[in-house]
Amino acid sequence: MPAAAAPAPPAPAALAAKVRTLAPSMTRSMQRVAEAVAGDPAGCAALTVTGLAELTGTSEATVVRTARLLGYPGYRDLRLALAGLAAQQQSGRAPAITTDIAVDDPIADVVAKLAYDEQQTLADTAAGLDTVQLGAAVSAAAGARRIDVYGVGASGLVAQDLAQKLLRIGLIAHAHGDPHLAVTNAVQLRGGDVAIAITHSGSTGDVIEPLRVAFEHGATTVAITGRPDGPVAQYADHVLTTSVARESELRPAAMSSRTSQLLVVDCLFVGVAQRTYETAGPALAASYEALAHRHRR
Amino acid sequence: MPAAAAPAPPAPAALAAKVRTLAPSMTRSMQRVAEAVAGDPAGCAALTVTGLAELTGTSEATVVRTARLLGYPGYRDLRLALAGLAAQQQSGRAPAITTDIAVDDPIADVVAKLAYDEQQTLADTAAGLDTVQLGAAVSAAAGARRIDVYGVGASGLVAQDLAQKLLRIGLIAHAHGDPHLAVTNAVQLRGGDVAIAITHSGSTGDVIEPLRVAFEHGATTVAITGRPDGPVAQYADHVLTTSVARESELRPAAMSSRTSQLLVVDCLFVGVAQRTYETAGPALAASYEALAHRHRR
DNA sequence: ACACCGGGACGAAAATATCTTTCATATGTG
DNA sequence: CACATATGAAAGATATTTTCGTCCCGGTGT
Repeated sequence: MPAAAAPAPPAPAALAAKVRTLAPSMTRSMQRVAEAVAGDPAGCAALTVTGLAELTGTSEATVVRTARLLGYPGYRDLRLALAGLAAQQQSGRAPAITTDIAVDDPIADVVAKLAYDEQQTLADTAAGLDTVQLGAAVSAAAGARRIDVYGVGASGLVAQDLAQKLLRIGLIAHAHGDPHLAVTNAVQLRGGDVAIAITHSGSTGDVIEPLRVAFEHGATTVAITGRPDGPVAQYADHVLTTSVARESELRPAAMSSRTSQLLVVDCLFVGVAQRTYETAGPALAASYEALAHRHRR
Repeated sequence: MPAAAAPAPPAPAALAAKVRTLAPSMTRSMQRVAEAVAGDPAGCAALTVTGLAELTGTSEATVVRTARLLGYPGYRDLRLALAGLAAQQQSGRAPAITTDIAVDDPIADVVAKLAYDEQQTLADTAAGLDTVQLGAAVSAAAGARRIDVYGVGASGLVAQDLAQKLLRIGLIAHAHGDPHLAVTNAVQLRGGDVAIAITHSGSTGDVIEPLRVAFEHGATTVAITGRPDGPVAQYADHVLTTSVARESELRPAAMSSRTSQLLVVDCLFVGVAQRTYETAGPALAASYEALAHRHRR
């Protein structure tokens, strides 16, 4: 703090009020300027001294005098404050993104709404995730001899994503999309192995079946599902709950459930990476290195 | 609207993201400037060109160049934007910096940080997405005879996700992971067809090659990438930019880029669904119906 | 009622600060 | 070693601040 001469810090936002307070002590032309500034901060922020002087039918000198009266060292600083104020106003008005996506929504609205929705989904998922269960799943996976991941349809991609990442840090992980192959492989599992089933509905037979087999062969089983009370939970040692967002015609459930599932999967992955940091760190670096060579400069 | 000449509206708030996106295409000194700006918007807003140049140990010219690259007409406007951003940060809406994920973070922290990060990524992506380009891509896809999607690695899953969804609304879409098959198929494309390449780095040869072939055969080409200036853009009629999050050892780039890519892909999908609502609506309902039968009660 | 005077509001233009452009030099790369 | 690119010094263009003289207003003396 340089201390000393600063009598008052330049006003943060209450500009309109300041204008009213000071108006009586202003001359006619200064009032015109102050009025313009208070009336349209955003607009004025876009103007130079000369511009604002012309707009208000006054001179540059008057504009500067007004800025001084309002507590700023000069017009430049008033303008900066104005820009800040404008930005705040802008962000203040939250667009009506609570409504569903309509067929005739302009593309910009679609983007805003989807982004908002997915953010919401993430928040819900994080809030609803049982960290104890997650921790247990992480421990199991970190020490597993082998990890199988089951998922079909949209969840199949999430399963692949998880397996891909686990592989990257040196674990033996496989994603099984084909139900037959999944069961065939599940038979191989035994204690110390981990099986993870991903299903939004919690009742996808193609995924439940391999999980059941794994469960019965003594593997530690994990279910990532939106229905923690669904059939899949029966064979799961640990259940990780994904959030269930409202769906609509233009926004299939698969969309937000995928977002939710991916967050859970990421958490699982990072947790495992932490526990196996000794090997995971170098492995990640190595795979990064290997990929770099596939890119042109 | 002054029509043609405005390629991108000056960024409103997602400046940190923009810096990260553009950083690779910056020179060393420009990066220093960009870093300073992203690191302390409020502080930089208080500086003149000369001041910022001195602070970063560069010249005025470099500062101006950086401002231009970030999408502003000059330093003055960047400074104004900075002031706005600073004000927003001050008043709650503070997308301030999170700490990185540490090896010894408790699992609950991991969840919170990951969720926050992905939310941030979504916000950045939405803010940085060029709706004009998106609209053009949507139009092309909605009227396409056939749509090919290319992606390998983590982006491959996103490609599959997109293809899966487009198929669901009755479009002819294929995701190609195998580079050879992708090229083989790209040869079949012609005017009226659409090819979409998904690559975070913008320089994945396996993905660029098929896009080039598609481009040369007259298909409308779209690139979804974090490097809008990368090699992939060369053969893309429309470039959709995904956000680039800072990465770290425990949070590989693949993670947040995937979040970003999926949002873009979702927007693309919903846009297409809107335009083809007549057929998309019933198709979605039908596929939903069909799936329900695979679930046990 | 009218001429005159002091005081402050006001703007034109000079002075200064700030921003932008140009151009020559430095730097790194094949 | 040639080439392309990055970079900063300084010239050039704008924007802001200051200076300074004019003008208007109300009061005052004749």
